[in-house]
Amino acid sequence: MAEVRVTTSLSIGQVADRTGLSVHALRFYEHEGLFVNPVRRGPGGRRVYSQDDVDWLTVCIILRASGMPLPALRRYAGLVREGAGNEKERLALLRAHQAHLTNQMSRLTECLDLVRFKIGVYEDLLDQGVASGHQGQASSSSESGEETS
Amino acid sequence: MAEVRVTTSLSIGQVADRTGLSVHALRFYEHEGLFVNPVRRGPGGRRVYSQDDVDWLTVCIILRASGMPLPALRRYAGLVREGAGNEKERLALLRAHQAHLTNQMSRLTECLDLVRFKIGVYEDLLDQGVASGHQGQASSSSESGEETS
DNA sequence: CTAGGATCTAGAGTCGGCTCTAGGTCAACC
DNA sequence: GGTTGACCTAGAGCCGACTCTAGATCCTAG
Repeated sequence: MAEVRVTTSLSIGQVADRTGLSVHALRFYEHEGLFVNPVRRGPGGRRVYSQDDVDWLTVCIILRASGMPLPALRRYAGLVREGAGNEKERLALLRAHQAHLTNQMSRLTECLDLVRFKIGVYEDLLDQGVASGHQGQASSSSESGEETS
Repeated sequence: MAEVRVTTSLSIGQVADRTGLSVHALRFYEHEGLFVNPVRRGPGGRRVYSQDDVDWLTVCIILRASGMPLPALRRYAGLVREGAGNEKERLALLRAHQAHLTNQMSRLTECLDLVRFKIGVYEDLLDQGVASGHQGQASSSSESGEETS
């Protein structure tokens, strides 16, 4: 009823379970310098993680999922590790990534437009074909073209 | 004044120029069966492309840019090559890709939220720091956490 | 006491998607 | 007639991000 676990210590397996990363990936990330704090070791040289590590990892996972390459993640981790004083650099890094993301989004939107358009074309074509009862051999046009955009 | 070039023939270099793909990539794509029509050959065994090929390639580029893997692109090309009669399969393939795209978009939106949030945090922090004139050593909190989401 | 399971290290292997190299052909220009 | 320069083929190499293997260590349970 008094002190609740102050520093939860987790094994690599537990961290793997709750982050979804493999134990291999966790060791790999450590090797690549992606952690803010140098992972502690317990008896027998085993890795001991804290909840903070898990939190940081979830940030990493999100950034990775949005296409941030490991080198950038490493730089970011490095800046955080250094401590206060480099906020401008962190901000720059994040802004660069934001720009990257908005680019990616607009490209995806473009692609989605194309896909939707083509889906529409095929839906119409199938509706017609079903209605008239015979194959629409006449429709040799269209493919490979952007048609009337 | 009469016949305007009916079938523009392009060399691999020209196609590379106007698609942005490298000549290597073009040969590679051909090897991988990504073309709808088997690329014709001119004198000396040189590849001859048509405008249709270029149009198809631009579609390919868009689909690739949205993360469609080569095998899927190959299947799509195969369906188109087969000609009319498999519209349902094409539609299914496109719908699958559409789903993939919308997923990707929502993941990116999530990431963008995180990044924007962190950018906000650092902007505030810098504003403060600049205002008070000394380093905010007190802010050891926050990093690696999602904070108040 | 031994068997199983989780962990350790170092390094090799995989996969996707190109990119590059080597060695050769061909046409055109000077 | 020699030198570019664009093209050809087959296959090797590369990069990113893991994943997997081998062989060792350690803890716990039966």
